[in-house]
Amino acid sequence: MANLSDIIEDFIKKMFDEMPEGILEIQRNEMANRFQCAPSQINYVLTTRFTLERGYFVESRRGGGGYIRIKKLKIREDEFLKDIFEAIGESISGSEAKAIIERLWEEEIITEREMKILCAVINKYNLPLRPADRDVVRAYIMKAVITALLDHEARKGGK
Amino acid sequence: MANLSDIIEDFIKKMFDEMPEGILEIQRNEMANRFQCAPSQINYVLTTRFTLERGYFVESRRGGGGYIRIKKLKIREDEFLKDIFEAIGESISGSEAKAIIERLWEEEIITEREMKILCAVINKYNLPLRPADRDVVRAYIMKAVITALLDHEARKGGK
DNA sequence: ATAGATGAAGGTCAGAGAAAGTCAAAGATA
DNA sequence: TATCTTTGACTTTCTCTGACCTTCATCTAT
Repeated sequence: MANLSDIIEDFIKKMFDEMPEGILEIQRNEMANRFQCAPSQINYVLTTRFTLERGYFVESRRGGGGYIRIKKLKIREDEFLKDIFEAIGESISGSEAKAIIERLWEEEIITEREMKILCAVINKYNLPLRPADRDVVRAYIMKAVITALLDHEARKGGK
Repeated sequence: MANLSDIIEDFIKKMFDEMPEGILEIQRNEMANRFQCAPSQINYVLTTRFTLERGYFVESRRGGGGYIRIKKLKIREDEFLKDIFEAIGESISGSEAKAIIERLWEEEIITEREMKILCAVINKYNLPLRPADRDVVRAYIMKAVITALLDHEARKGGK
């Protein structure tokens, strides 16, 4: 974990542990100062790691007394799976797919074991195809997984 | 013997002696530099020597702070794994794969839900490729699944 | 009171830099 | 000859920064 962005990401996520409300406020400059980086790197971390797809909502205010507020979103399982299905599209990269799988685990929709299995399946080294084909196949696989999860849930819920 | 790829292979394998967790991170350029070879030769070594069949799992990340992570699987001498790998081979049809997955469920190695997810993943409608490629990709997927599964259990139980 | 000035936030974006990945072709070797 | 190794030119992905822009609260002079 050599890069700063990962460290800042972890730091922010740890802050959430002390915020049972799931709402956090930070100051951009204070953050940049703490990590000795350019203020814009904080935006970079936010836009790459605290996105809607990853379950966060960010808002902010400029000027004196400004802030950046990060909210951890609460989900409804069925809607959530449908949204993910829509978001996958025709083609998906390994890192995007991994983020989705990790999110499914964080939301306790899949077990740790299922997460590991799925990460292995979508891994580049385990899909011996040309990059473009690989991303397409990966999208199909992900959608198949989501569909199976939805189906499994429906059968369980509806008797 | 004594070609560079073999030497790099040995070197990496020795590095595992100091990693009791069986997880190693290397830098591609640093490696290439150490052995005075083209960086892409490191990929060659990884894809020919550190395969699932040989008991390794590889993942990586690009960009600043990038890395290549090699996991030495905990279950390399497992007879059961060897049998299944042999059954899968280089290429496997949908129905053969399905039979193996159902067998795993009957043996209570995987849950019902995992069975459903996996059957969806290996289904031909979810692998949009020419039949020959599809069977090869399916074989990789099956091996990745079995490997991830057994490794997860081995790490959980054995340590 | 109020327009304008000031300073204190945060936002944007393009570009440089840092890795790793791909693939075809050339070179060895058995 | 067939397979395995090695290379290098090109690509893609991810990180980090700095210059410049926008927004907001408050202070100041009228």
